[in-house]
Parts: sequence; structure tokens; C-alpha cells
Amino acid sequence: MPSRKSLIPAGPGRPRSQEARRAVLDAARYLLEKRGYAATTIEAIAAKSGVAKTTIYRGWQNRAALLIELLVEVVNEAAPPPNRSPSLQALRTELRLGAIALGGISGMLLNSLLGEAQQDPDVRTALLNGLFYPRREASVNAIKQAQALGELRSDVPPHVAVDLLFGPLFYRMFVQHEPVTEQFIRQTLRFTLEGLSTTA
Amino acid sequence: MPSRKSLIPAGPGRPRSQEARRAVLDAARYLLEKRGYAATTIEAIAAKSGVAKTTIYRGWQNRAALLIELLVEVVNEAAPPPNRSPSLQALRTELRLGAIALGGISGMLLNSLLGEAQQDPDVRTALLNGLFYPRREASVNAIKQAQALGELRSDVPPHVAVDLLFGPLFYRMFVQHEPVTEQFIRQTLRFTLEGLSTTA
Amino acid sequence: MPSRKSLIPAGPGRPRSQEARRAVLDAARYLLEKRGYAATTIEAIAAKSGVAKTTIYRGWQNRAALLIELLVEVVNEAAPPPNRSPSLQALRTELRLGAIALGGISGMLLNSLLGEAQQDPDVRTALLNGLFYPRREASVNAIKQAQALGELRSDVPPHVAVDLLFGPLFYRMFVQHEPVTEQFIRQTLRFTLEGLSTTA
Amino acid sequence: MPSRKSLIPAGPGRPRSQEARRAVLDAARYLLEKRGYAATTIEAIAAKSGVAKTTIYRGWQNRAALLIELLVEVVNEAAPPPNRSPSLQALRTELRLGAIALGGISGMLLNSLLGEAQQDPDVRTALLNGLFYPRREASVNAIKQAQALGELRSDVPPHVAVDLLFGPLFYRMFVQHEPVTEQFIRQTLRFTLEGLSTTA
DNA sequence: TGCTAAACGAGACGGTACGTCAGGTCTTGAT
DNA sequence: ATCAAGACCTGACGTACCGTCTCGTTTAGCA
Repeated sequence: MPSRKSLIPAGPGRPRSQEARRAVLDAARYLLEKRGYAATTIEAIAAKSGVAKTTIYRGWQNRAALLIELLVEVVNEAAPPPNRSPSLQALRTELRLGAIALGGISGMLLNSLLGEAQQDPDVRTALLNGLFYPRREASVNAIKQAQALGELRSDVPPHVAVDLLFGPLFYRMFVQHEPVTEQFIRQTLRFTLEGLSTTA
Repeated sequence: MPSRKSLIPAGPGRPRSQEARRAVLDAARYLLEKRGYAATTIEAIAAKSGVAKTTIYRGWQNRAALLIELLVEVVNEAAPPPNRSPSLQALRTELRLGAIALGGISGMLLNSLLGEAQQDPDVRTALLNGLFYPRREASVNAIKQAQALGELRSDVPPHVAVDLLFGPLFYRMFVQHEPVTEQFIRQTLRFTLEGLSTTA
Repeated sequence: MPSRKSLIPAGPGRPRSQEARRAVLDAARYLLEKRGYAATTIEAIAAKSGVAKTTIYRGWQNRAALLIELLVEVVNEAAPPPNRSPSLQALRTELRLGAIALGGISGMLLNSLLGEAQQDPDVRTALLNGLFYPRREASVNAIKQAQALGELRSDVPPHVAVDLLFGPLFYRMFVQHEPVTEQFIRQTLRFTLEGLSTTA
Repeated sequence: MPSRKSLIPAGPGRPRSQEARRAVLDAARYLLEKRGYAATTIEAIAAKSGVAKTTIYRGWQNRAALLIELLVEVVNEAAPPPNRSPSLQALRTELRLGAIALGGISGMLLNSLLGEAQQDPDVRTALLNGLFYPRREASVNAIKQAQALGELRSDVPPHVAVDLLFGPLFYRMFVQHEPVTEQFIRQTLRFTLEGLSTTA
């Protein structure tokens, strides 16, 4: 058995149950996959996981907080956060991984949460801090390095370049007017990067 | 007094009240602006508008249908559907108008509805048919014409080109990691079009 | 089918369902008998009766209000309110009927409700107005008449006389230190009335 | 510092805290007075007294047990159990004392506990054994003695006589249809005893 | 002009889920 | 061994909206 998180001073009282925490997240994941976002209620999660509603509310402020944590977990599983080799090639990889990572329930989950984020600034902040900013940081660095190496034109602000690259992917994800195919990813990369490259 | 829609045979019984319809949409709009998406419930709309819930449900299948109609109305008000001069310049205009049109409540409303669309295919279909496809059609035509005139390279599928242009805008709209500024629109246009143009 | 209570002006909107009302009271009665006061929760009543919780709360402010109505109903069933022949004999009858009426679930129910009345003045008021005062009134009148006829001494305030007669019965009911037997009722009547009568 | 109960061999481990016990009862009393029966929850008592819920449950089986102990304590404080001079005069005193003792929170507490007793036989038993039977015993003895001395007629079973005397008092206490005044106590005594006495 | 049919307002209905509260139990570390 | 602290499961609370239903009341066009 893994010893208690001794990093946290472990105040008085019975410690939070890690088993319960896991059971909740697993149940939420199961429900999302099998029955969709709307059916993934706190009530249903409690019933499925065997963890009491009160315990869930002790661990997360609301449904959104729980699902954001789950989303981050699922996404990081599918596409580990990129922390090395900030090259142009890394951008290709990140874009591809992103497309894959957001393919399953996580895409649906992200979309739904962005809907909630519209009404609740806390949700938005949590999504940005938990998911977008960390990954964006890496991509921005890759852009900067490519600019330093002369691979990309320097008159494009890195943040804008990132949006030009990732925007089309997320656009199709959100609106779903057309499917996100492997070919579409290739085309996005090619046509956008050619435009941004100094060889233009 | 506005004459009845006499194109429809007008069967027996009392005709639908156009005043009620307007009152409902106006109340929904008011509530969206003042109290947000979540508070814009059918119940609240009924109370605010003085129109009975039953009557609302006679006119729209559910809350989403009502709000989609409202969204289309508001967007078309702010940015009338582009039906002439399918040129490269039209694309610039459309992109700018889109940014403006989605600036107020309509952006929030669209985001929230896309969240619902995730769970309800009907909502998605209605959004696509009512909002996206018509405007997309115009943009695609503009791209095609520009390709025919040699202004844009021909090896880019028009649908993809549209996504490359509009993706970054919607991306920022949805995620709101950074604001959609006038400058950002300009940069998107410039860097994307330069890349897609034959002058590259 | 009994036509609508046309005594009440029947305002706008769908009228309250009398079937639902009956089903709720019947379910409450059943639960009280079979599973006791504590188990007779709104939730259980809703489940048993098939009437939605919200509908129950629309009809009664809380559990106590519902149970008071049931209590009054049950008691009036077992011992119809005495409205004639205000004689000494009527007192005997009323005392006997009271003992019988409070024998079944109504005794338990009354006790429990008096407990709640302790904490909630509204409950107390409802109990007094719905159950105690009307019947007390009749008994007081009987006493007065008997005093006028010279059957009872006149220096006893009627309200006090009523309490002397009914107190012992309720005392045993509430505390249950000893059972309320037919003999006890007889003894109460005899020894108390002998003391109160002018023949003393 | 109050020395530990050193009569008990003081086995291993930390001795049970008498301070905790007192703190619990005092907190319960305070809460009853200030915020009523419903608000006197175990949770609130624990918070107010600084004693852990676990410890409370070690000392009492449940909330009712705790409150019964408190009730007995409070009542015995206000009206010490009558253990001498079993005379007719003692009955007068006991009745008066009872009225006084049940005047404050103890009346409310007793009523509420009798409500609970309805659903829980243990509560009833505890109340009878802890409060009613001991005092009743004394009153019954007083009656018997008075009968032996010829002060009271002998054809009245002593238990019944006690109920005739105390019933009216408790009746008004429970139902609270009218206040328990000093005059009412006098009247009860006078009219009941006159009836029961051989001088009738 | 009166009949008929549908729309209207009002609001009750059966549901689902919410977030909270207290009950009584269990698990820590500290005394 | 007992304590304070506090997490745990359980069950009920009362509320908010959902979308449907029944009323009695307009409001037209047709007869």
C-alpha cells in the first residue's frame, strides 16, 4: 500500500480516502462514456461509485470541478504534456496528439465544459490553468525557438502563431461541421506553416 | 395592423399570436443579457414575457430551439448574411463582421449552445443549418472564385481554407485564453492569406 | 363523479387533483400504521402514493401540516365532533369516544405532533384550532348547562372542570405509564364528577 | 484541577474525562435554552462543548439518552425527589413543585422527549424509570397513608388518584391550550381532593 | 350572428437533480 | 486506552426547472 502523502502535514482527523477519490473519477469516466455528459450527474456518480454524495461534495466544489480534473487526467494520459525538444517537429507532434487526445470522450467533455465556462468564470479559469496554458506555453516556446533558428518569420507574435496552428483543429472539434481527419491535420500544418515560414 | 401570413391557408381556430412570439424572444434576449444563459429558463422567460409556458412550448420544441432562433436573429442583425461580391475582400469583411457579431451575448449564447449540441444532435444540426452552413457556403464560394482568379493557390480544398481562416477566430472565442482584438483579426487575415496565396 | 367544488370560485389554472390529495393522505395513514411516525417521511409518502414530492409540498407546507390534517380526519372519523345534547351524559360519551379515538394510530400521531408543536408554534396552533378547541367548546357548553341545571357546582370555572375531566385521560395517553382501560375512564368520570357535583 | 476518580484502579490508557461529560451536558442545556430542541443536535453539542462526537457517543447511546439524563438532572435540581413525610400536604407540594419544575426548558424538553418516546420504546422506558416512576411512587405512598388515616376515601385505587391529581397539570403542560397558573394548581387540588376526600 | 376549433393565460402535475444537514460509524495522530 | 478531529455512508430535506396536462377564456373564420 502506498504510504500517505507525507508532503502534506496530515492534520488531525481521519484523512481523505484516496480510494473514494479514485472510485469517483472512475465512475464519472464510465458514465461519460456510456451515457453522456448530461447523465453524468453527481447523483449518478455517487450511485455508481458507491461513494456518498456528501463525500463527493467534500472533495470537489461542484460537478464542473470534478469533470475538469477528470478531463485533465484523461488528456494527460492520452497526450503527455510536452516538456522537451521545443522544435518545429514538436509542434507537429503536439497538434497530432491533440487531435487524438480530444478524439474520445475528452473532446465531448471539453466542449461541454467550455459551455459551462461561459456562465461560470471559475470553470473557465480552471480549464485554462489546468489544460490550456501549460500546453500553450510549450508551443509558444517551440515557436520562439523556431524563430530564433530562422525557421519561422519573426514578425509573427508567437501567441498568434499558436492560434493559427491550433485554431482550425479546435474549430472543427467544437462546431463539428466536418470531421477532424488525419489529412486535415496535415493540411493545417502544411498550409499554415508554409505561410509562416521564411521560405515564403 | 400587419396582415396575417395569408400564404398559409389559415385553418380554423385562433391563429398563433405574433405578439407572443416576439415577447418571448425579447424576454429571452433580455434575460440572456442581464442574467446569463443559466438563468434564461423557460420558466423565467414565461414570467418575464407574460406568455404562458404552454404557448412557448407550442412554438418551440425546447429551450435550445428557442435560443437557436434567437441566436440566428441576433447574429443576422449584427452581420447580415453575405450574399454578394464573393471576392477575397468579402472574406475579410465576413471575418471582421463575425468577430463583431459574436462579441456580445451571441458569443456567449453560441458557446453555450455548442455545449448543449455536444449532448443533443438536434441542437447541433439546428446550429449548423441555421448559422454555420449558410455563411460557410458564401465563404467557400469566395475562396473558389479567388482560386479561379489565381489569387489563391488551387491545391487547397476550399473547405479547409475556410477553416484555416475562421478557426483561429472561433478558437479564441470559445476558449477565451486571449481576447479577440481587431489586431488579431488583421494578423489572422494577413498571415493566413499570405500563406495561402500564390505569391507565397 | 362528484362535480367540482363550485363553492370555491375555481380560479385560473389547472385545479388541484383531489385524487392526488387522497392518495397522499391514504399513503401517510398506511405508513403510520405499518412503519411508524419516523418512517412516515415526505419521501416515503411520495413513493408509496405515487404522488410527486413537489405536489405534496404544493398542498401542505410541511410534514406536520399533512399529518395534522390526517389526524383530524382520523379522529373525526372515529369520534364525530359532538354538536348536540350538551348534557352531562354527553360528557361521558365524549370522554369514552376520546379514549377510543385516540387508541390507534391517532394517539401515537397526536403525541408525536405535540412533540413537534413544542418546537413549532404553527404546529401547536394548528392542533389547537383543528382538534382541541372545537371539541373543548362542546364540553365547556355541557358543563355550563349542567351548572345551570344545578347538576354541577357553580364555583368551578367550566374550563377548569373540563381539564379535570379530560386531564387524567390524556395524561395516561401521553406518558403511558399505565394503560387507558375502560375501567379507568369510568373511575375518572365517577370520582371527578362526584367531587364536582352539588351532592358532594 | 479536579483529581481523577482514584477509587478506580486507573488501568492503562487515558482515563475517561468527567470534564467532557459535564461540558456535554452544559452545552446541551445551553443550546436547549437558547436555540430550542431541534437545534440541540449532537453536532451542535460537540461544537459548543469542544467534546468530539465520538466521545459523546461513548457516553450516551444516542441523543435521546443524553437529553433524558439532562432532563432528570434539571428536574431534580428544580424539584428534589420527595422522599419523606408522605402526607396529603406532600402531595400539594409535589404538585406545585412539578408545575414549577416543568416550567422552563424542562417542560419543553419533556414534551419533545415524550414525542420521541412514541417511536422508541427505549426512550419511553428511560423516561418512566428515570423520572415518572420514582416520583409516582412517593405520591402513591402519600395517597395510601392518607387513606389509612381516613383523610381520603378508600375505594379509589391510589394509582388512579394520582392520575386524577396530576393529569390536569400535565394535560395543560402538553397541549398548552391554556397556561398553567398558580390558581389552576390550587383549583385542581381543591376540587379534586374535595371529591376524593371522605368529607365529600 | 352564432358555432366551432384552436390558441391563449394560468397553474397543477410527475419527474430528476440539486446542494445541505444531521445521524451514527470509523480512522487517524496525540496524550 | 481515550481523546479531538474530521472523513465516511446514509437518508431525508426542501427547491428549481423540466416538459406535460388540464382548466376556463379569447379570438378568429365559416355557416
